[in-house]
Amino acid sequence: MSRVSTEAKSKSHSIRAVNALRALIFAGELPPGSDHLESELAEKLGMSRTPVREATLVLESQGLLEVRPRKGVRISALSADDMREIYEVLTELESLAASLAADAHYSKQELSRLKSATLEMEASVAANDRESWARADAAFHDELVRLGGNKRIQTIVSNFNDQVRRARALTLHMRPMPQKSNEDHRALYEAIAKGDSKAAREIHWRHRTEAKDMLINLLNQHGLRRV
Amino acid sequence: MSRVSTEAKSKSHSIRAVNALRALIFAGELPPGSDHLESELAEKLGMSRTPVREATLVLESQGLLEVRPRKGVRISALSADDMREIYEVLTELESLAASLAADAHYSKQELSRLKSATLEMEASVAANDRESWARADAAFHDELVRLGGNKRIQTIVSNFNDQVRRARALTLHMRPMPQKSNEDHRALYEAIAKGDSKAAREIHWRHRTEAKDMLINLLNQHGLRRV
DNA sequence: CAATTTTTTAACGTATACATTAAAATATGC
DNA sequence: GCATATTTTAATGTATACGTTAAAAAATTG
Repeated sequence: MSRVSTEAKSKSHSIRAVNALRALIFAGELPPGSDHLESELAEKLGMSRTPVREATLVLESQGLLEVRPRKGVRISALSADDMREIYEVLTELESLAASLAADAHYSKQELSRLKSATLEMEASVAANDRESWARADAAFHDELVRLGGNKRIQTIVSNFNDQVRRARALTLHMRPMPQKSNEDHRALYEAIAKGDSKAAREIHWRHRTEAKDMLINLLNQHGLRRV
Repeated sequence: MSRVSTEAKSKSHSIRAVNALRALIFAGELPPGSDHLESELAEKLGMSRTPVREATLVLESQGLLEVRPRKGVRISALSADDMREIYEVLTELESLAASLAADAHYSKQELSRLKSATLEMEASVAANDRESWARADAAFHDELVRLGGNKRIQTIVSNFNDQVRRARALTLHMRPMPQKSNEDHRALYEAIAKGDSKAAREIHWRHRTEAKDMLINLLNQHGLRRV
């Protein structure tokens, strides 16, 4: 029997509820700021309230929604200020990860995924393909954090990336092609390969800070108060 | 009717379960590494499994325990490496908070709690009272993070402080009286009062890094593999 | 007797019934 | 008509029954 690609099998309803709700949130079917009763969600997911309640607790801890007794769960909507807070943390922790990665003195071999992500980004820019660039950019950042070797950082960064996912998607097509960004990635790669942790940290810190400023400006310019 | 100090009233069982389990963990009644069935915990807390299950999900997301189906929940036990990871994040985020606090240019008035915490710490050291010093130290760090003004940092730092609580308590009486530490706090206060964010960041970074090294060394010296 | 299979057990996962309670709707008093 | 008190409603919070399934125990087999 062949395994279906949608991975929907065998896991508990509770886990499926977490995945399904995440997917619905990311797809915008549960829009930021909207309220939903447990019973509605349970019906939508074809299960009882029990696993849905458990899922909402998990998602609340990840900042994707807020459980508001008797008012339903509210899908998180981030203000520009929330965005600033999240990016401050992302900037700081990813920069630390970059510094740790440099200190680890990885071999070229071990840095190959980081390298290939930079190449993909450059190809995407050349091809004027934003979606493909965004995927490679995400891969680069994930790999960077992984190379940092700190599981706690990985968890926090992953959660916060989820929270700003929609904002990134919204602004992807408003921004200029990420020319400068690619130069940063290349420089960061070099710093890590050389084991220069101070440079790695600084390059990434500046990189993320600029990304934060651009994102917030774009959201403001386009009147997106909460996303 | 007078409100009893134990705050046990009126909240939901689920919330009480979270608080009660946290208290039991901090008190060492649910020791690190120990396993507990949902049904045991439910009986101990005088409620059904339902709110206990919800509580364990919350506490799992805060890193205080791990839900292991059919093997009970396991109370988290941190290795030296876990400790390093947590302290790396704490160091980084508290240093950022210190820097943000300095940039906020608070008035002496607004910094009064920070100041009074430093005075308490100095008095405690003079009186050779470690417990009192630890309380003031915690108050100082809490206030520092609060002054940073980033709610996400506050949440993360609070969770991680909970996770290393036991380790701190264990080592409190193994360490020398925190003479140097107090000098750091005073210097940090001055940097924040002056609005010198770079200095604030560096002072705190070094302070926390030293604290981390001391903690890990103490745990190793005393053969505490997991706490 | 060791390895494997089968059976049993017990802990969890889920649905559901019901209790609780905040919010909404209605009634009451002025 | 407005403010307050009461009733009603409905969503959540909790207990519980039961199905599911991993792990343990027992039986079987070579």
